[in-house]
Amino acid sequence: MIDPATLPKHFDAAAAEARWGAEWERLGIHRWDPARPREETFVVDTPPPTVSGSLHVGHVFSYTHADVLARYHRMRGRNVFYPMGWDDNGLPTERRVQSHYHVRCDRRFPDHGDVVLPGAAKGAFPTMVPRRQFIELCLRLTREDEEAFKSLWRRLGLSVDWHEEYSTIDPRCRHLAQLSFLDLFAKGHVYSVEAPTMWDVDFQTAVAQAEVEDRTVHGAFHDVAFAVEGGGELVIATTRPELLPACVGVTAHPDDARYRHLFGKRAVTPLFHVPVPIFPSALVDPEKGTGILMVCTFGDATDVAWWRAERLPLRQVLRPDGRMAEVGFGEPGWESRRPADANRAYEPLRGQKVEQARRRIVDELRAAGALRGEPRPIEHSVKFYEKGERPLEFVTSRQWFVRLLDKKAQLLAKGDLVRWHPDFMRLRFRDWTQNLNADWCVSRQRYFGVPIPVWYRLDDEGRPDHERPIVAAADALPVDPTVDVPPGFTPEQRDRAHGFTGEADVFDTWFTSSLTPQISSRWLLDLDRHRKLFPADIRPQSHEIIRTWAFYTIAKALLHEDTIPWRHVVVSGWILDPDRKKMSKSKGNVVTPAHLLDAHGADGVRYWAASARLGTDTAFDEKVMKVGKRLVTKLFNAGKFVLAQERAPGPITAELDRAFLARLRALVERVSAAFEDFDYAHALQQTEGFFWGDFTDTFLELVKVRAREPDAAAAGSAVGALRLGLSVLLRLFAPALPYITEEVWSWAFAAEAGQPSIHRAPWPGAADFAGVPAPADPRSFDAAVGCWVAINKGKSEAQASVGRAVRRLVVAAAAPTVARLDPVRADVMAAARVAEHEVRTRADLADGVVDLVALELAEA
RNA sequence: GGUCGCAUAGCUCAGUUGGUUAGAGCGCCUGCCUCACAUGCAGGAGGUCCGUGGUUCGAGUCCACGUGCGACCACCA
Repeated sequence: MIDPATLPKHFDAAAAEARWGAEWERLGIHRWDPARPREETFVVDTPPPTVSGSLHVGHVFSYTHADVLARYHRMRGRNVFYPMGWDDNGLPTERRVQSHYHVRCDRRFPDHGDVVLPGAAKGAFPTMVPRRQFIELCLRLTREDEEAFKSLWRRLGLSVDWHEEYSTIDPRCRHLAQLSFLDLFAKGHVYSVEAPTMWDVDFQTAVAQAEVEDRTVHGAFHDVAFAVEGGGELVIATTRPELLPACVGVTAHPDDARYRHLFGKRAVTPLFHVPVPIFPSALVDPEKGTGILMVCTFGDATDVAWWRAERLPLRQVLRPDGRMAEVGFGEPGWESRRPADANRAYEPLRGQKVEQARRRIVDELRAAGALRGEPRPIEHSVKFYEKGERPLEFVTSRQWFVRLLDKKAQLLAKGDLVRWHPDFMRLRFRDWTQNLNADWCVSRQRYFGVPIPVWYRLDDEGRPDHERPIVAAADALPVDPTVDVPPGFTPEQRDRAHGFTGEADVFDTWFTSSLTPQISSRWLLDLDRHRKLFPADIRPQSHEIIRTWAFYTIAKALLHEDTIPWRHVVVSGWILDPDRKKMSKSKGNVVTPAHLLDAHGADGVRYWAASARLGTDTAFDEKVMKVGKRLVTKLFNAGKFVLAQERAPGPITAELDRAFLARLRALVERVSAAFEDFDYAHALQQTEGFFWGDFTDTFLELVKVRAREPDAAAAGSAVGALRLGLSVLLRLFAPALPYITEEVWSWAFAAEAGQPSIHRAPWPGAADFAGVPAPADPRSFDAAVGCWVAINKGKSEAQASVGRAVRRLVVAAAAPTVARLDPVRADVMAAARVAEHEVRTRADLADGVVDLVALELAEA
């Protein structure tokens, strides 16, 4: 028994969060025990959040889902492995560093000496810093951000084992990512090739198919007339007239009668007077534009396909920075019928950005009479790098690829071995995998990333030999080829003829984060540990990165070990704002989590998150958090009431208590089943409904009086049932509401159970009910409640308080109901303060219905 | 163009394999300081379960078609 006077009047969520956070840490509640076997372990492949400034409420939402599941499995006795990683590696960090410190990095900039440290100079132009220093700044800023994230995670109550922390740029991740490359290289799964690749002109890097998104933009069809050799002309329609100098062919559908006679002839481009072949292609849609179009190097992916298939020449007019290149018509590769005219026409385009070049060439075409009609505005979708602001271009460059196109069948098979929650998310994976159209481009021309661990020999003219790269030795990792020297060479030979050069590119961030299960397990660095932690049990993540994170992780596990990376994927939905739009930083509709935690407590916020089913998008709604906060208060008060009962708990004997506990037992089974099925939302909803409807509002009220009765056996049964009910319900709530449940648990159950934390207490089950006899009829509980409700209704209609005493009461019910009511009647009458009562049997009433015949209230 | 999800009370959502009169919370209305809790308690009003057709003794639930919203994939000259 506890003395309620020693408890605070109200639950102080902030104080509890601080206190229990520290206590869990002290007790090591969340520690993974490496000594225990794999089958007792539950491994969470936690998403490493991108460390790019601030967390938003969407993070809180999905991370809570994983935490609720982790806490459930921990209470089930599993040895939970729940790490936390930070995804600092990559472009978001670079971009943030650029704006935060007002700096830029350029790979051509000499990599020695420090410049004046940023922050000092905030001029019109960013300070150029060497690569090494730029990386320093990235590390510095991400370290600060990670601390901020960490404190929020702790406050939210994520039961992360903070001894298992990593960041995707740290030495271990660099080491493992490079090991991954070595393994793929040895198995022939990676290759480098010089080819047209999707390219972001702002970040000046290659990007992978998975990072590309379509956006609808305004454009215009320009009808441009080409001469045909031997007489005549044709009119192509293009949205990219600025690529006319890069035109290398013209094509139409083979069955198109309008153009069939042209195949095999050559067209001559206007302005530049370049003869190009006219060829048929089934890829052309006769309905679109004029049904005949120009092929450029390169306007889009189809251009690349035509260029390859027709073995067309390469005329790359766009530089990697998105501006029009220096070109000289008449020179080799730039043949023209009239080079002088061509160069004159090109002059205004030289060095221009795409949009400007487009305006200028349209003017020129119009002046030359080659533009037919005016441009026709259209809306069309264009490929963008997901983090980029200008459309992607195809630029020819040397890149490293992981071979995936030839492994679709295996990827699909592995995806089907994984269980997806909800199951329909599997289709996202299948869709994506089936539609893959390029190998995975993993090299990025950036700085803050894991270096690609290769060097190239230089020939006598200083040209690199890309065909036979020198791959770092496994025992030398991690390496930075721009700093470290390959075996057999000296530092002086760097970038010298007959010497070597280091690969300057870094890996795509996904190359590293596709290894999160292996990063946690240490993989090749500790095979013993790897076997205990890999494959993981659950991969929580959101659905928009199924094609990236989930896909690449499955790909890596397939290529490295021919296995799956985890057994279950647990997919959270999105947080939508009240207008049903996805909340995201760029839309400016994000609510920061800190003030929500202040206002509703961590448990209140978690209640909201845990109320949403997996895979379902959820409206952001503070009202639900308020409901959660109210539930927390109710738990606090109910706990106080039950544990402050003065009478000693005894054996459960009373019919009402037995019937109540039978219901509770059924609840435990339903809730456990829901959790086993990853359905924490259903589990919480069931528990809450029972707690409020069957416990506080009914059972607790009905046994209040008996719990204080002189008869020790009757009181003991009531107190025993109340305490068992509270103990079980607290534990059912514990995964979702870790703070309030721990608080109430600590008042008495912690000492009794010999388990200081509810989060290590055994999950409720048969053992809890072992000493409880089954009720004579479980429906006696419903009969008692039916009678109780009928009396309350009578009092309410009489505008009397529920606590008002009753002089005389008559109720009626069908015979079976009367029989069930009999053993619990005394509890009801005592709780309702009925002095005299009569129960009549009436055949016309349906079984279960209790009819109020007469109610005489006592004087107020 | 292909696919997936969602559509139930004013709002947010439950409704398990088809089965009496469709539920909860919030909000609203009427009462009540009852010795755990007024951050509470009792009672109440409120629904054409998106539409049409079908299967069935019986459909919110299953099937078909359609509508609206959201997303994924493809196309994108």
